[in-house]
Amino acid sequence: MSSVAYTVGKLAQASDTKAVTIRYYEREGLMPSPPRTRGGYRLYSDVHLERLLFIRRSRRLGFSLGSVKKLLEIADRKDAPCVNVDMQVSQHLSEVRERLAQLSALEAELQRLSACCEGEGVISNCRIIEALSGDDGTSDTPY
Amino acid sequence: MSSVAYTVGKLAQASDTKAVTIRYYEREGLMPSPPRTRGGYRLYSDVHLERLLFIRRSRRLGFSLGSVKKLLEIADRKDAPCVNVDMQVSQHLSEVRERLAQLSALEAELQRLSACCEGEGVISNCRIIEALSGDDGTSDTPY
DNA sequence: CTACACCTTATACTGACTATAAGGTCAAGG
DNA sequence: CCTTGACCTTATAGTCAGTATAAGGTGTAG
Repeated sequence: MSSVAYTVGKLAQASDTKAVTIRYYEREGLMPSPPRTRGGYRLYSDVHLERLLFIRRSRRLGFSLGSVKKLLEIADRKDAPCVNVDMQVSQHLSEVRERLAQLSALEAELQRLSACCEGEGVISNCRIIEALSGDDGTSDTPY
Repeated sequence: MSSVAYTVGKLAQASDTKAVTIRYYEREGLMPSPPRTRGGYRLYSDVHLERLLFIRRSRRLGFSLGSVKKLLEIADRKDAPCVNVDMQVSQHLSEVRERLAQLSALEAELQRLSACCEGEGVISNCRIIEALSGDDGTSDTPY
């Protein structure tokens, strides 16, 4: 069941991660140092794969490596209260929502900017350049 | 209105930018090297302020420094066709929209994650940790 | 036994700054 | 004129999450 051995490349393949990234996670203390062959090749097991998948999933959800580290530490202490995890996730969620709002405002402004130029003139008449030069975006009087 | 001289600190204040950032822009070729006092202090004019505000505003709209550089080069050549600017902006807009969609999906997943834990149990029963460990739910060992 | 894919480490680079250190300059007050 | 202190100068290193490169060692198939 859990006796499969992976080299770093195989683990990379199995987890859709690059080998250099796995070694980077080891340096950063997110992955444990695995046993080695006589020649020094890393040998990973399914346990390592599980942990790596945990890291990658958390990263895809936008958690920083620091947060992932905390999450892993909490996950490793099975008797720790669950509320710590919930707090991490909730905080991250509110950060994501804030970023979402900012990005949404940005999109509106870019669209406004994009719509104001027909692309037919030259720079000296370009409303986009005008807007970037001085319009703070809250006014409808250009320049 | 014209011929006002700023030290880097004054320019920083007038543009809501840090002085180190202004010097960084100079090193990166976005701001021109201004004249200096006998002692070596940079002396900026309103022309510099204009350019800096252009940069800052573009950055606020999410353009990379590389894009800002291109935008500045185009803006400096007043007879260049306007369509170049429009392309830059449109491309950036579609990138922003893509990021917006990703972030939105992320928010949904985080909310789902957050909602599944009441924060009352311990890690060994935590559904968030379970979810991060693998959505197939067959493993109860996150490590 | 050799070819070749894979592995090892160390180092430097990315973007857009930020932080720190060690020292020089300028204007004001005494 | 001298000192104080706020400001300026440069150079260097750090941030985050990897990516790129170089120079060399290992494992295995034919």
